[in-house]
Amino acid sequence: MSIDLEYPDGKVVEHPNGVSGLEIAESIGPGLARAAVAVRVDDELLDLSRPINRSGKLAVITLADPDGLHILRHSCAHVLAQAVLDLYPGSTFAIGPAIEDGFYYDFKVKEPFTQEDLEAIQDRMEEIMAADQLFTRESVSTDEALEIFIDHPFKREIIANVDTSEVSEGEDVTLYRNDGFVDLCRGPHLPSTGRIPAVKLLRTSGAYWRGDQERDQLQRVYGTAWPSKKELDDFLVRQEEAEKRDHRKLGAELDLFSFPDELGSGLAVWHPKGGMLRKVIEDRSRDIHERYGFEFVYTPHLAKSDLWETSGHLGYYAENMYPSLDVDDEEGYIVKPMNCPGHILIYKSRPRSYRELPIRLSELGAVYRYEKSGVVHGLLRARGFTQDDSHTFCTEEQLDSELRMHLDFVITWLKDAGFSEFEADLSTQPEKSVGEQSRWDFSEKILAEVLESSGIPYQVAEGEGAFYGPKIDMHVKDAIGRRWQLSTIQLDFTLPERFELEYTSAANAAEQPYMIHCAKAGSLERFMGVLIEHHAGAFPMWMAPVQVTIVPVADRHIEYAGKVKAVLEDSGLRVEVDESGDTVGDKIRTAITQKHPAVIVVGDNDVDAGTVGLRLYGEDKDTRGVPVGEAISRLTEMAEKPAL
RNA sequence: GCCGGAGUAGCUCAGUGGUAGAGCAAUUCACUCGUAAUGAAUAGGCCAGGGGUUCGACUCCCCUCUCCGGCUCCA
Repeated sequence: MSIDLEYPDGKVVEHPNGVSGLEIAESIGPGLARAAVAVRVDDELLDLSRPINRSGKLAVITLADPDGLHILRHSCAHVLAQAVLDLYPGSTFAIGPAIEDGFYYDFKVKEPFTQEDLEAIQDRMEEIMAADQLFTRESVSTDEALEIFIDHPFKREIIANVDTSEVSEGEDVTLYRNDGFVDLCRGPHLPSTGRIPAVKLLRTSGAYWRGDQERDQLQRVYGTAWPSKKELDDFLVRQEEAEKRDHRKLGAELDLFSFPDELGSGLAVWHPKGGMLRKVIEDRSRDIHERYGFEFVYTPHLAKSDLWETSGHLGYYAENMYPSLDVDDEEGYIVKPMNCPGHILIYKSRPRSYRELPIRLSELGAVYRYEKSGVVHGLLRARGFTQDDSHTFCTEEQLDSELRMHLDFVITWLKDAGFSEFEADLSTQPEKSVGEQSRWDFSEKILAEVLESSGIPYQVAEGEGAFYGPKIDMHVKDAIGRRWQLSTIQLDFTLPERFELEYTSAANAAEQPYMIHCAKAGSLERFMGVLIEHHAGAFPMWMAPVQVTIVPVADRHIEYAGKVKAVLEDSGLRVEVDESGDTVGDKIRTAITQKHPAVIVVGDNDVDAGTVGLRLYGEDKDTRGVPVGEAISRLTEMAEKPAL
């Protein structure tokens, strides 16, 4: 097998497979080697900007490889920028990376893009692709680069910040050119614009330069690109499927909850079906908390503003809190954004001995946070929500085992809900924080150790911790691969200090306990939103608000349907009888649309024989003449909760 | 909060300055039906709210609210 190298000047050089990139570079001359950004091996791509793989062989990649996809998408971003600069003279461009599933590019333009603009840009991109322009790479000095991008301040800002310590003089900055377009870029790229198989612009939005809301707001154009037209189409279908799972849409369709305008943004009401689902989740939460040794407490939704002063929330969290409610001359009251201070007051209600520790207090605590108007998003980001919150007070020696227990608890809880893939973030000390540095270091270290030994994959999120301590945030992957943050385990040495918490040690000395804040579901609202999307509304039977729908064939079977309902309910099942005047087909259809796990049909034959017809969600076939007793045992088995 | 888009019947949507329409859902009647849509009739709207322009506004302009896509932020 040989490798054909294509160069921007059209030269094609043949090499045997297995030679190193360096050897190729030498054989064709150093100047060309740098210019030759990509080569082709049949339909595979190779990039000379990093030509050698681990075994010292040519690193050949295809578009289907993660690297290849990245190169494809990044090349698309260039073509996008080229199209925009062509079509909108006077506009300038900022950055345009490849991202998951696609790419974007940020521009500063006179007018925000419209849908028509997007179509015009896409058309121009198609023209550039049809022209099959070669991508060429070159290196220039910082000064040369600043001159080239004289009209593009964002590029000049990037150039000024490039780290030039590791490159040779005069080659500080690399550029990629195709046709008249030039962009600042490390590469690599496809050999030419004609190598883009399938690209589609998706949407536009505002985005801040450098992600900083104090700086310019740019116009971002998002697109997606794939190795083939078919994969692009598949992606678009997947997007549509994801839309069908949208918990806001399913919430209305399955009559679970709503967000009445009259209540205000981000405030939900739960309808009976959603209420039942929620009751099942709450019952489960209480059961498993009890199983893990937690005790239940209740705290009010309001507290004097002094309390929030002591806790530090007014200093560090004020922008997310609803302002103080002031009545006459009385001290103001604040609606709680967190449950911790309430639990702390319970701990503080009397002196504590080391023999009592750990003390684990839990509450399904409703909290209210003022979220900026643009961030509210269904159940996933509400202004009022309920945390399955707990606060564990323990000694330093108990921290390790307590943290392991909490992690185990969280994973068990998430697995029971149907999730199987987990990733953790270890969020470390933020800029605005309280407490001694040595204790921050200690806390971060112990969290890292616990995570390390758990075997759960994790990454460090620098500066993402709470103001009072570092935390482990647990993310789950849902059925279609999306990542959601749910649980959080937070280590806290600060609030015990601020509230002067103590326990008496074995040596009869006053010691300060540690606190572990933990929400297993995170918030019930977000958790249920994610559950809805994960299961696409077809919940595991133990969760389903309606587990069985009974369909009488004709009105004369309603009485028998009622009897079957009664015996099923005696076995703990949640059952509805469809007494509408619809046809059997209609009623079946309604039950399936509502994603009820089981449908029972009863007609003349069943009344006589004491049987039912049984049909399960997701199965097209039905089984007739099932004795009621057998139906009960099958259904109750299916509806069984995960073992505690 | 910022940039864009949108708000018409319970839902999905038509309606480009001359006083509002469809399908589904609902209600009623007929049909009483064996596994994904029986037929007919009826009812249903302060066209998100407020202000303005106009002889006249769902339609044009301004403000507010709410939602959607992102940015920023987050459970």
